[in-house]
Amino acid sequence: MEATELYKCLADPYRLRILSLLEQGPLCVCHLQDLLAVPQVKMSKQLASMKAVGLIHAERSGTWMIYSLKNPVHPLLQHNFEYLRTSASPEAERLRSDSQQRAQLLTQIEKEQNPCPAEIYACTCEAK
Amino acid sequence: MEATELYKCLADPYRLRILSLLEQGPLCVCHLQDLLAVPQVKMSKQLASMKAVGLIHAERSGTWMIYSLKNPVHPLLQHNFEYLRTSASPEAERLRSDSQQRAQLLTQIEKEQNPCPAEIYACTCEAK
DNA sequence: CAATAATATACCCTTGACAGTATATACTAA
DNA sequence: TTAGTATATACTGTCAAGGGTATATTATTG
Repeated sequence: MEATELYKCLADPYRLRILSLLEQGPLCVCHLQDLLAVPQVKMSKQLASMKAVGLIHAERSGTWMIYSLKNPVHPLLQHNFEYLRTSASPEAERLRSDSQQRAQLLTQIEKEQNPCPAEIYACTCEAK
Repeated sequence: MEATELYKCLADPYRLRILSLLEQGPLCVCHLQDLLAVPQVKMSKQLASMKAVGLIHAERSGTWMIYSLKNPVHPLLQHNFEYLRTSASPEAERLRSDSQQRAQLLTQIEKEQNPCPAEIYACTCEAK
C-alpha cells in the first residue's frame, strides 16, 4: 500500500477518527456509528473505501461486521498516531475524547450483558 | 494548521515530493519544475495551495520566487519525513532520487556561476 | 519605453469524492 | 417462511480538485 493512499485516508476527519479507534481494538459498524454520530450509509462507505485500499479488515460475526486494522498495521499509520496522541491540537483532543467514549462503551456493553459484540470483541482481542 | 490539511497535502505524490525537497532547503519555482518535470502552471498552483494553508512560504528575489517550508516546520511533517527517509517503499525511493537530483542541480549551479538562485540559495541558507 | 523572463491567475472542462435516498443482501429468530 | 436487524450497494446530484490554455503580473534589461 502506497503512502499517498494512506495519507488520503488520514486526510478526512472521520476516517482519521475511525482509524484511531480501530487502532485500539476492533469495533462493529453500529458502534462506530454511535461513537462518531454519523449515519449508517456514511460509515459503511468510509469503511468500504479503507478496506478497498487494504488498510482495514472486516470479519463477519452473525449480523455484525467487525472491523479492525489489517495486520500487520502499516508502520506509517502507527507512526502518525504516536505523534497525534501527544499533540495538543484540537484534532488530537477529539481523538482522545473518542478514545474515552470507546472505553465507556465497552464497559457498558460488559455490564449490560449485551450479546452484541461483547464476546466478539473479547474473542477478537484474544486473537490479537 | 490542522492535521487533516497537512495530510491532504501529503496525499498527492507531487506535493509530497515538493515538500520533501523543500525540507532540505529552499528552491525556486523553475528548479522545482525541472526536478519534478511538471509544467509551470501545475507547479505554481500546487505551491499556491500549500501556501494558502500556511505550510510553505514564498519570498521574491528579482524575478524568482523562492519557496521554503514555513518556520517553524510543522512537527507532524518532520515526523513523516523521518519515517519516509527510512522506508523501502517505491515512493520513498523516489523521494531519495529527487534528493540526489537536487544535490546535482545545486553543484551544477555553483559550477556554472549561474546568477540564478545560486547566491539566493546561499543567502537563504545563511539566514536559516 | 519595449522586450523578455519568471511566476501567477482566470477560465473552462473533466473527473472523482461525498452526501442522501432508496433498495438490496446476509443473517437470525420465531 | 416471515419478520427483523445489521450492513452494503445502486443511483443520483452536488461540489471541489486538478489539468490545460491563455493571459496577466512583476521585475529585469537594454
